[in-house]
Amino acid sequence: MPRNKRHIDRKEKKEEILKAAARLFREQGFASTSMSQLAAAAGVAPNTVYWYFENKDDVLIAVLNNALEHGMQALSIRHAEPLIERGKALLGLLEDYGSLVTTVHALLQESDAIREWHDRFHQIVLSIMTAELINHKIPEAEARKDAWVLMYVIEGLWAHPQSADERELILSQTLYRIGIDPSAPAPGG
Amino acid sequence: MPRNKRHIDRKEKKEEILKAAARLFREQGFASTSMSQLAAAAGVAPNTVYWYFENKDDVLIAVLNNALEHGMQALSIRHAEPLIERGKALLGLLEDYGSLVTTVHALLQESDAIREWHDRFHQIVLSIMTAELINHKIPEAEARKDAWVLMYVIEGLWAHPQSADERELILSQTLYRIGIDPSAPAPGG
DNA sequence: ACCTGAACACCGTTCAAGT
DNA sequence: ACCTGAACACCGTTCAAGT
Repeated sequence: MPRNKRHIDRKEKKEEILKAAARLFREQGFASTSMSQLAAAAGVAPNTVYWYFENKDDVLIAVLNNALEHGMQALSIRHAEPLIERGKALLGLLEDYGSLVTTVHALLQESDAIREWHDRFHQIVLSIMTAELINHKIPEAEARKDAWVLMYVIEGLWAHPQSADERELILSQTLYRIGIDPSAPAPGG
Repeated sequence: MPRNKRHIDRKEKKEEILKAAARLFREQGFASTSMSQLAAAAGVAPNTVYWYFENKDDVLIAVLNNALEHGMQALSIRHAEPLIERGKALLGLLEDYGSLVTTVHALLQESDAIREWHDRFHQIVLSIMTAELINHKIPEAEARKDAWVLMYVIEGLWAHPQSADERELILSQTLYRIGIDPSAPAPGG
């Protein structure tokens, strides 16, 4: 009897491929992971992946969506902690997916699907950060602009390998310049 | 008589390939430009490029070095203008090479040569910005940290297509938060 | 519906051969 | 020293064929 017919349903099999993809993309990078390698890791023939995903970019987007969901959940649990702690935690989470930021940016010009995901991601992050800053008593008009600054700094820290000490220094300097005491507990919580 | 023997010396020919590469990389991106296409644009056989450059990454590094030199020169001419104007001018220059930032970041893990270039680039930009901030009366210890913030914001603005208005808004907000009046003329000059 | 082997058109790079 | 045609080992993707 064939291995994967009816034994595993579509959703489960897709999840399996996705799990292998997440691991390989993180370990070796997106470009260095071939569809053949991904298929082998998931235990299928190279072209079978195309039955579950449109193309390689589509696999990436699915991996990114999983990571985003996981990250937002992990962050919401820490809602009562000081902003600097939450920022450090966020960077810790992102670290695992460090290479994927630049992968997304690199594909931005070539893939409409990637660009859509990227724009949506920015919108989400910006609105979360704006709300966070307003919660810390920054006027809304300022908070909107500061959120961009904060997002770009986090993206920079994300994309560049740096020691944890350096990262904390730059992150807390940014918060300090915006006018937030990094170690103060979250207000209004 | 063969076309390119002794008619053009090594340096000139290399420059020709480099010029074609700069144009193609900017217009279509690094990944989408094949060595064959580059060779065709320079009027040689695909493998001839390898006589002038070690590999494709090596071509990129040469293009980047040219751009860096050109950019630093253009910026030094404007040394007397207000910081916001110089920042906008810098972003204008970078715009032409927008896709190459992310290309560099994407190649960071895979290529030692690219990583070396990238680290050197950051050192240069950081020291220029630190000096600039010190010149604007920011204490040195603060200036070092602020330079990172400023660099990451500029990199973010560089990598993400945005309207000129939005860019100016975010850039001047950053300078404002650091404690600099963006429109004040350069002091001490 | 699910999966595959074989092929397609590409890619960056190498190598032996020419001048 | 300079340049090339032909080949190498890859790549993402497609297609006809199997169950």
